[in-house]
Amino acid sequence: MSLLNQLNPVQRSAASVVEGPVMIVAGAGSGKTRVLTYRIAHLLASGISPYEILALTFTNKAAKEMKERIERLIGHQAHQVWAGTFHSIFARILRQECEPLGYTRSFTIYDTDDSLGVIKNIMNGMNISQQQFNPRAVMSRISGAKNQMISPAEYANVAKEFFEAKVAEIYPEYVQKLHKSNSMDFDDLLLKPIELFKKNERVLEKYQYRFKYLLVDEYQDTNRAQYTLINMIAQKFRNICVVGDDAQSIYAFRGADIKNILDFERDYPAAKVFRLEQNYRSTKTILAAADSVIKNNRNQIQKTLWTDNPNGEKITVIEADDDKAEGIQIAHRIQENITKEKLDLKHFAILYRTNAQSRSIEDAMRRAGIPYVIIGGVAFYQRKEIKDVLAYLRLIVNPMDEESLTRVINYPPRGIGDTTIEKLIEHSTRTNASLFDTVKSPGAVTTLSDRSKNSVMQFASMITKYTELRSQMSASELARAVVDELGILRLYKDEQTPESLGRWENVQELLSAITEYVDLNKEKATLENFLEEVALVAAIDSMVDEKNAVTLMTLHAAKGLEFPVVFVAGMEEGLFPLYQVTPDPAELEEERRLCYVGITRAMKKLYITYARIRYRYGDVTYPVVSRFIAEISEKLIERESVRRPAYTANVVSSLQGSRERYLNSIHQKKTPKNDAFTPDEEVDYDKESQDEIRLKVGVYVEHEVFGRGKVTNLSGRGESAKAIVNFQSVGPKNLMIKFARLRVLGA
DNA sequence: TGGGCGCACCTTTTT
DNA sequence: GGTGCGCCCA
Repeated sequence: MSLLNQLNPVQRSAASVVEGPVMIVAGAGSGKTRVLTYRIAHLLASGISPYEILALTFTNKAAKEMKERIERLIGHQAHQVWAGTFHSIFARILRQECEPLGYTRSFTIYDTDDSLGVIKNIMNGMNISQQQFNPRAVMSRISGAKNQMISPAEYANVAKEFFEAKVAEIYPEYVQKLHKSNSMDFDDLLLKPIELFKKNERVLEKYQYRFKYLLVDEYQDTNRAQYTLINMIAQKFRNICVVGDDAQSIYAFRGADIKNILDFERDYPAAKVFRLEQNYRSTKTILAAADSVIKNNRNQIQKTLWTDNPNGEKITVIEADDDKAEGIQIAHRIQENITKEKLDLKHFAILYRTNAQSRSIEDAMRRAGIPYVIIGGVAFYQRKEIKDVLAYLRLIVNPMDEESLTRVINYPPRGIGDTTIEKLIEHSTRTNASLFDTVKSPGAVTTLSDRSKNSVMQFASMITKYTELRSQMSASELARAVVDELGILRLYKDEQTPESLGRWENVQELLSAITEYVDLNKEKATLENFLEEVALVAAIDSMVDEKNAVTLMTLHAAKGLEFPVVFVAGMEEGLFPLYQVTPDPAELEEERRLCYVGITRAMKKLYITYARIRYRYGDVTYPVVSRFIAEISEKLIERESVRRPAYTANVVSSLQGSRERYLNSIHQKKTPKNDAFTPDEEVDYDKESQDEIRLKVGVYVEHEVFGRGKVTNLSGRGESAKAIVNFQSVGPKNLMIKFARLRVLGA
């Protein structure tokens, strides 16, 4: 029991209840991970086999850290505990159990890009305009339906609007296509186990007995499917421990349902509930700021976080001229802190709402010579050249993978053009064969020229060759052989442009990554396992703690982390909180929770920055300060304004100030962000054509394809003037006024 | 069939 | 400001 002595009384009780349902409501910085690790260690110490414990975390990084900490407490048994993300754990289970569902064990995992490709293909095949129906929007609707476990048939029944009706046509095709490709998307990794458990009681029982003790981290971010899955497994023994904080629920956009945590006591009436309210991380000032922001949310569990930590410094709010100056200010403060406070680079984090914001900050860091690491952004495994090579490897493992097949059948170019591919697809659909089978024997496709048939055949035999070689070669040897045979590296080297050389490097890096994987995992290092791991890595998983550098990442990625000094950048209306026109109340509450997460990452010192001018999509915008800053009590803040003298001339009214600057910048375009700028708009447009004069925010217009809609935003001038119109049929669209031929209907 | 060029859309956040 | 897609020409 000495194990639990290092916990406070509430933590200790939460960690020591072995049997029955437990909910731990853990405020930010209250030692949640600590309780989870001690709890598992305690289970093991009580004689429970590590094989009976399943811990579900939100990232692989969290799982890995947890295992390491358990190991330190209790030794090597820790490695036998199953700990991982929902997706990786259930992918692993599916590899064993998927055959009754009509998949082979070498099924491919499709990432978002792959799914989008499938949807685009389907839409093309069905002659659905991608202009009119954004494939991304279609994908997100389908994923949303899947997250809520709505089948294609059910979706068709509830689909009401025009757009939903189209999605209802695409959805079943999409499901079929993935199945035919022996592939699963991220949502399937959760849905298929549910399907399996429903279909086969014995399999469910097997896992209920296998995992007698369940632990779920970040419970507030589970979606309907995850919720169902957990509860199916927990049903038998009801030894389920969930940990979460409703105030930190930030994934509603991908189907997370805050109700899952709010309703836990209803689901498990016998549940013991523990509240961890002592914060060990932050100063009183930081905690008070976080609290003053979050209390503006109506929907939340009442709780009071407190701390014994000192008051600490005030929060510094910095106003910068523009995004560039914002970056420079941050760099400057980091240097200042390092010399004055004797801090290391790794003690700093810069958090922002969107990945696009990283560029101006990166520039400033580079200029100031501050080493930094950036988490996320365009991930390595999403890059085109990497996806190309991976597509070959996936195809070798799973020849039914149509998305990979069509991706590489003519890459590098080998004389198989769109027409040929179309003929092959047409033939495979008609004969009900897999596309790869058709590719293997193109002789049957009578419309093909002999030359095309030849190229197709050669391609097929190359893939088959490697499929057979797979048993004799390691994953790394195979990957190397494929890349060599394709001449991909030479292709990039010959091109001699900076981009192609970058790609050359990336492919080399991929090959080393596979080699490293093989060395590390020995005989378990199959190509399948490598591909699965690659498909399920989160950006944050690649974060290395040892590296001494400033960390740049999105607020989402920062969840669960802490840093002595934190910068939250881009605190502007429309950016953070992020929204297009006006935020809906539920979205605004989620943004606010995200802000809460950001603030509570800071241990000692928090900086909040915003810019008066921000460049977005190459347009100039004049944002208004974020409401979140106003929500922090003024007594916790010290404000600093760092502006160039030229810009401080007129500060009587921000409206006038920005107008003056606007007029001074001759050919700059301008994007009005809110009503405060309406007076400018009419001046901006008065030299334009008839329609543009009458085109104002709030006016109704008609478009020949999209129908009726309301103008929600205007930007740019003259030739490049744009309007965002919220159409009744298809939602918001950004249109070039010059081409859109909008008919103004009136207010 | 393939490469080059210009245009549209884009940016939320992620497994 | 970047990228991906579609169109046009060799």
